[in-house]
Order: sequence, then C-alpha cells, then structure tokens
Amino acid sequence: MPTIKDVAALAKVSTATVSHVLNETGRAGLHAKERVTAAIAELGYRPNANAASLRSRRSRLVGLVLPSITNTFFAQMASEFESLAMESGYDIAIVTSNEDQEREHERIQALLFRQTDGLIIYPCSDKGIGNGITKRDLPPSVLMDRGLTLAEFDTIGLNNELAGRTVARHLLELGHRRFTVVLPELALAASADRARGIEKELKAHGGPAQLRVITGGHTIEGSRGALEQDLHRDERPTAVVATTNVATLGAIKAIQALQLSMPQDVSLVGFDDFEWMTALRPYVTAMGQPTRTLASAAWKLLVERMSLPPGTGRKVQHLTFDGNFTIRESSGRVRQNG
Amino acid sequence: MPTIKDVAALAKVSTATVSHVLNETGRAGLHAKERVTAAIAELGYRPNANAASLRSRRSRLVGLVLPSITNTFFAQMASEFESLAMESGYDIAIVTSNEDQEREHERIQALLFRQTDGLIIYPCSDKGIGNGITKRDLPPSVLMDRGLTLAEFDTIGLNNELAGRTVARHLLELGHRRFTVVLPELALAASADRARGIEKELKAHGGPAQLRVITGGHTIEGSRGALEQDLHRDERPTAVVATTNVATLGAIKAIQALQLSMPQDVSLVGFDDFEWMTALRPYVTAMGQPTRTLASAAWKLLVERMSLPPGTGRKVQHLTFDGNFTIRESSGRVRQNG
DNA sequence: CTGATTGTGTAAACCGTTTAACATTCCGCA
DNA sequence: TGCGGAATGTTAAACGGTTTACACAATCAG
Repeated sequence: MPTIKDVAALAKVSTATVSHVLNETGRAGLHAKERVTAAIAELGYRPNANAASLRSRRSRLVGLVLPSITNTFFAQMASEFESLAMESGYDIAIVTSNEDQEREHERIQALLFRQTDGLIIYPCSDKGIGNGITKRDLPPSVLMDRGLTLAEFDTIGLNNELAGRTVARHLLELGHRRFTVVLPELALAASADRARGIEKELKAHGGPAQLRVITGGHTIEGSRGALEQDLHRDERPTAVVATTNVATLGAIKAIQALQLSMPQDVSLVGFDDFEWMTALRPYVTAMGQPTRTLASAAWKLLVERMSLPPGTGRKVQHLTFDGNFTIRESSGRVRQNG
Repeated sequence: MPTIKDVAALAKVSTATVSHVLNETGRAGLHAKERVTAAIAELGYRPNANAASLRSRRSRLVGLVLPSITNTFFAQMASEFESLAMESGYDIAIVTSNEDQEREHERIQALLFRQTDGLIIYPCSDKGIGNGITKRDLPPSVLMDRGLTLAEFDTIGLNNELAGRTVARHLLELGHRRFTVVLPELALAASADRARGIEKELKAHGGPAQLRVITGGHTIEGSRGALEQDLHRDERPTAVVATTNVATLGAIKAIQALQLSMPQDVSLVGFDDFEWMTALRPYVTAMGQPTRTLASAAWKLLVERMSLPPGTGRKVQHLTFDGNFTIRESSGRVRQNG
C-alpha cells in the first residue's frame, strides 16, 4: 500500500502539500495540484482513514444505534441515513441492540472506540441509554422516536399523541366504541404516547367507550398471543389499534387465528407502512411514518452540532412530525350488532 | 479524553505495560495488572481504536456489502453477521449498493479507507464487483450467493440448482405442466441457477411441459407488472415460481390483481421465508434460506483467512447449502381443466 | 520605493497506540 | 556458586496522516 510519502516523493512535493490537495484546503497551487493528482492516480494511492482520524480528531463516522435491523422500519431509516451520510461525506456505522439494554451498552461502547463523530440512537428503552450512559459520555447525539423524555438530547420523532388521536377519530367516526390497543411494552414512550392520544380522543368524544391496552412484547408471536387472549374476553373490541409494525403483524395473525374477518368482525389500524404490506389481505389501514423526513431532520440537527465546537451551539430541540394516515381495507363501519 | 499515557502515569507503569494488560498478551504481571485496571476504571479510559489500528495494522472491522438493507433477507444476514462478529471481537460495517454497480464501487472504497480486515459481499451483479474491483484490491473476502462465477474468491451460497429442482418436483407432483418463473434479472447467477434447476427437473421428468422465464427487476412493482403480463398471455401458467422474496411479493400482487385465487387458479412457490410472511393469505409455499448456517460458514471462512498471513492458506472454497422447503397453502393440485 | 499582504510551499511536531529490542529480577538447578 | 531461562518491565521507534509555524516570493497600496 502506498502512503502519502510515496505520493509526495513521486510528485516531488512535501507530504503537507499532498494533504492539502487531498483535503481541498485551498492551500495548494494549481501546479502542485496537478502533479499530486497524477501521482495519486499512478500509485493507486488510498488514504488511511485511521491515520487521518487520529491526528485530525474527526472520523467522519456516525454511529446508528437500532433496536433491530430485521424490522423493516428501522432498516428503512438505516437506508435513509446512509444516503444522507453519503451526500455529506460521512459513513454510517450501524449497530443493533436487539431490544436489550446490556447489548445496547456494549454496542455503543464499540462505536465510541471507533471515535464516531456523532450518534443517532433509537433507544431500546426509555429508562436510559445503554445502561447508565449519560450525555457526557457521548459525542453529539440525537435521539429518535422513543426516549423523548430524555430532555437533554436533541430528539426527533413522530407526533405520537396526534397520530393516536387521528387513528381514534377515524374509528370513532366509523361507529366503534370498544377499542383494544396492542403495544410492545408500556415503558416505550412512542407507543405509550400513541395510546394516550387514543385515550384522549375517546374522552374528548364524550360518549361511552371501552379502551383496553395490552402488551405483547417486541415479537409478532407475543403480540398475536396477547391479542388472541383479549379477543376471547367479554366485550370483545370492534376496533384494534396496533402501535408498531410488529404489533400490527401480530394483530393480523390473531384475528386470522380466531377466524374473524376484517373489517366485518373487527377493524384494525396499524402503525408503520411498507411496500410489502400491499400484499396483505386486507390491505391494512395504517399510520405510516415519514421516514425520509424524520431522517433528514435528525441528520440536519446532528451535522449542525458536529460542526460546532462542543459545548457551544443552540439549545436542544425536540421536533415532531405528522404521520401519513392512509385509510384502506382493514377498517370499516362497525356492525349493527357489534 | 484520557489516553494510555494518563493511565500509565496514574498506575506508575509504562504505556507498554498498559497496552499489554489491555491486549492480554500475557506479558503483564499480576501486580501491574491490578494497578492498571484500577487506573483505567478511575479515569474512565477508553482506548482509541484508530490509533491501535494504525499501529497494529489490524482494524478488527469487517465490511458487509449488501444490495439493500430494506430487503428482509439481507437484513437477516446482517443481523447474523453482527452476532457472529460480536462473538469473535469484530465489528461489522454495513454498506449498501442499492443494486447499483457504481455505488457498490463507491461504498467498497469507503470500507477500504477504514482499513477493514475483511469483506463479505453480496455482489449486486455477476459481471464483477464494484466495477473493475479485483481480488488484489481487497482484503480477505468472501462472496455470497450471487457471483459464484468469480472463482478466485471463497464463496458461500444456497445450492440453487437443487433448490430449483426441489421446487419443480413438488409442482410436477401436483400435476402442473405449465410454469412461469419470475426473477429479477437474468444476469443474476443465483436466480439463473434456480431457474436452470427448474428447467432440468422438467426435462428429467420427461412429459411435455411449458416453461417461461420472465424478469421484473429488483422491485415488487416490477415483478408484479411482469407477471401480470405473463398471466394475460395464452397458455397461462398453472404454476408460478418466484426466485427472490421481492419477486414473490410481486407475484402475489399480480395474482391478486387478476382476481385469481391460490392455489385453485394458480400455484405459487416463493423463495426466502420470513416470520412476517405468516400474515400473508394464503401462506406461501417457499424455499427458505438457512441464514444462520450461511452466515456461520461465511464467517468461518473469512476469519480463517484473516488470521493467516496474506497469500498463504488453503485454496478457495465454494460451499453451498440446501434450502428449507416448506409446503404450505399457496401450492396445490392442478385443476382438472387447468 | 517601502511595508504590508497574499499565495504557495515546507519542516517538523503531533495524534494514541503497538511492538521490537533491550534491561532487570528471580528461580531452579547443575 | 554461577548460569540459563522465564517472567516482567521499560524505552523508543514506528504507524500514516494533519496541522502549526515559518519561509519566501510576488503583488499591492500608499
């Protein structure tokens, strides 16, 4: 592997000059630039990012901490972030916590070893990051979606409460009065906020209404089990809202398992919306998240912070965006005898 | 940030000793080890991986090149690789090509900047890696799935031809004689091999049979369009095989769009198999890939090569594994009048 | 014409580790 | 007693870049 010295020697300039043309600092003249470019091409020289990062104290690497990469929603966010990073000359290092705080801690440490300039985190719990990782331990970071309670960080997320209200209003208008909400766990701020939105909308609506909130964990099967049980109870809900895509899949399975049909027997509204869901029958009414918008907003905040000397800069921001609600086949008017 | 020097000073030993206890070289005595460990804890010292990598010429970083991370199959592979890597003290850097050679090239360069010790690549085309990247440009690498033709690399993949034959035999036994295979593009070795397996099985079976192979690109909509068109032609197939999960989703949509029912009007067999597919109605008969097995095999090969001085070591290996074929609801006996 | 400024380039220190190569101590054993 | 290893440490030179401080020439304002 040729080094910057080889390039300098071949171009008959100093390594400093090579560095300057490489980094386009503007301190290299036209003549030097030509010679260096030619030398680089001839040698097939490729700079060593580790060496550069060591001296410059900038890695141009941003860590992305996700609960799971096999969940299409997170995969989509990862994809958005990679594109955004490419545009601004950064690389993304993806790491997954598997919904486990211990592992989240471990993975974040791994990112820190590698000197990431910034972090984008979907915390796997709202009890804290990793366990016991504080803002002082981290480079500039933005928290996504969950964990909006950790106020000392910039945060980006859906307007969850509003999303909940929108979904609830839709179902109320269809005549539904008995609701069950299935979410992974109560300690998950995003889902809890969505549920709260639903509750508020029911309250605001006035009339009598039943609302049951059940938890099924982070797996499809868990959600299915929880909802199946709920559907067996008295006062069976006519409307089910699932607050994540995993819960949505579980809900579909539960409804199918009981041989209930949508939307005749029960209406379902899910969260998150992917292309492959179009193959589901019925095609489910869902509150999708604007992945591109969320990612851009987060990226913008992060880049801003990373380009500023630490400590300086504006105070923290908490931005939320509206979901895209699309009414489709899984939600319908409540049956007369429902 | 404290450095190894601060640790050394506090522990009253040399930096070399600190390094030795950090790397467990066995060259540190019990007494020193204790002092150093204490100092590390007190300072909250965290080693700088870039500096270590610069000096040691090992990054303990492996690049994973995927066509797309939003495709659940690749996401699953990524997840497997991350777990495997964690166990052996490596990190994985995931990068996506978006099925584009130009971008694949760019992303691989980015990985090389970061001094990855090895690469695991799902090439986006069998015409070559990146464009014009050769084995000499890369650290130890293993090629996955597609690109089995690039013989100078270790490769891991499904036994695609056998998988095709198995699928075909299943459908032949159900009485099907008219087949359409939908795949992304002919230049994709994995899909082409699967199609060839089907063709061979039909030939081996003897009797008259019709086989049409159509391409729909790498999108669900593309696959849907291609199959819809095919289903409108004369001699409509009674059996459809989709060679990737994207093609499978597209096929389902096409069949739904024409109001055909599975398996009464047409039988469908897909490739790849995920938990969320259980929510599809009918639940599709599919040839799943043993993701864990594939990942372990690739990882084993890669680690072996990485631990050897370059140039040495066994000759290249090409390993294939059998798929998991599961018969479900989307394939059935051909109709009498079919 | 002079002094300041700008443009271009270089030398050398430095970033935080690892790793030869070398030094010391301590034992066991002939 | 003395000698050969282990066992344990240390020193100092890399690793491949970036960046600061400085040098020199050419240009410019007055």
